[in-house]
Amino acid sequence: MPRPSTPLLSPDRIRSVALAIIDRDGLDGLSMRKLAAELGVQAASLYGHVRTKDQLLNDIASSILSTVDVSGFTVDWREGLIRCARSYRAALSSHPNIVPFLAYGPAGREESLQRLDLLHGALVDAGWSRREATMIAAGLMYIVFGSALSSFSSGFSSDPADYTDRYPHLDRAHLLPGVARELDRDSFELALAAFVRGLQGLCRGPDRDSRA
Amino acid sequence: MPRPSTPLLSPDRIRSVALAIIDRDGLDGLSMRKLAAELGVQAASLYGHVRTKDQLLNDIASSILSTVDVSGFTVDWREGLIRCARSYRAALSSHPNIVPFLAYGPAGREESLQRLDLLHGALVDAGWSRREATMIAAGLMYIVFGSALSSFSSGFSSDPADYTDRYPHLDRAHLLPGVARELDRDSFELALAAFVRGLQGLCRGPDRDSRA
DNA sequence: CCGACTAACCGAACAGTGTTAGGTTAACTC
DNA sequence: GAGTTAACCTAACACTGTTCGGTTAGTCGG
Repeated sequence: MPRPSTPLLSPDRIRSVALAIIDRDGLDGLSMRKLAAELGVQAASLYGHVRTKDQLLNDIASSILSTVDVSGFTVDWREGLIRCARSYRAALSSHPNIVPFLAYGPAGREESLQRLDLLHGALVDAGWSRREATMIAAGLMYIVFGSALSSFSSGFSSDPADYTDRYPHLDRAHLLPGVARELDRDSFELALAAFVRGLQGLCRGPDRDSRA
Repeated sequence: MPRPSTPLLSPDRIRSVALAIIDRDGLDGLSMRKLAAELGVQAASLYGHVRTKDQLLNDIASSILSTVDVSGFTVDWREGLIRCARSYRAALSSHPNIVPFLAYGPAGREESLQRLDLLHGALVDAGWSRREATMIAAGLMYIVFGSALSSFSSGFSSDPADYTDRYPHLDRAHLLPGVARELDRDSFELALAAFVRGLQGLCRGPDRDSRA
């Protein structure tokens, strides 16, 4: 089957099918051969459209993170932080299986840096010092990424009965998939609210002019 | 070389050399063949002492996390949270290359659950509701794990000059290894302090009887 | 219309991975 | 001293990401 009339492959199609496989079978469930098979093609053909598997994963990650919205700073920095974090979390939790890949180090993830830069600039504009802004942005990322990977729903929700007797304080109910998802969201919201709330008064902060 | 007079291998020795390789060459730098070679042995011989590579990594992770101290709750829950988080972070940042493995889901990491159970119990004893205690413990883990992997020092510290012009708000200094480490620690401390500080007043909390 | 060229795919291979089966021999037990 | 076990080995299996050299469909220049 040499050069079909209409091309079977395109970077977009490859990315989209790859992401579907990751969502379905997990990060380790994606192999170039399986991806090729699912595209009706041999593995070698992929390399005409994709430089390497790692690059493919990076592109997928970037496209997921590109849905993150950092434009909530028009109101005030608190709202901005909260909206940004929620948007980040929404992006990550829509494709949780790719999160472990992100853990391998963004190195030069272009989009992430740009967003971080924007976030940082907004905080500085709000009156925080450059160093404070950096640390606050980092702290926000801690909560976002931490909640994306050490979540209850994906963490340990196989057989609740196993845990009940060995860990008396942990509630069995936490491990039911439905409750776990809700608990994840509430834990995230709690951590986020506590973090933002705890910020003021810790450093000198910007509140002398931008807000009472 | 069949059955040497004194055994070359033991689970402990395997774990320790494996961890050394991970620390030196990264998580992907560890292969069973390389590990065996470094132990003066063939790869197959490892499987007499270790069930599988994944199990080996789990054991290593557990042994690292076993140094975490959750016994700071005798003073009060705030101190307890802070000490626990610091201890956790210290454990993780002493072997940062294994953190991505942890991201693949603890599933049944025994030790983690036990520690979580203890933490949870301490919070309940301090007066928080069970659900609140769960969410607070989760939030603490967010900050700990988030700081362990989305750190500045491991994140993007290759060539500062690349970033400076493209991201005007980000300071070049952040990317120098020495500064990055310090910045990581300060960011963690800030996030932790803000989180703990922000907790009181958010939920009803335990402060009516245990503290003013 | 026809030749040159390129783009898209394929088959086969390479070096590497985790893991297992079956063999060899030293050390321990009775 | 025989039998058993424990510790290692060699060889292989099924996989992985990736590359090389082919084969052909489409496209462009003359």
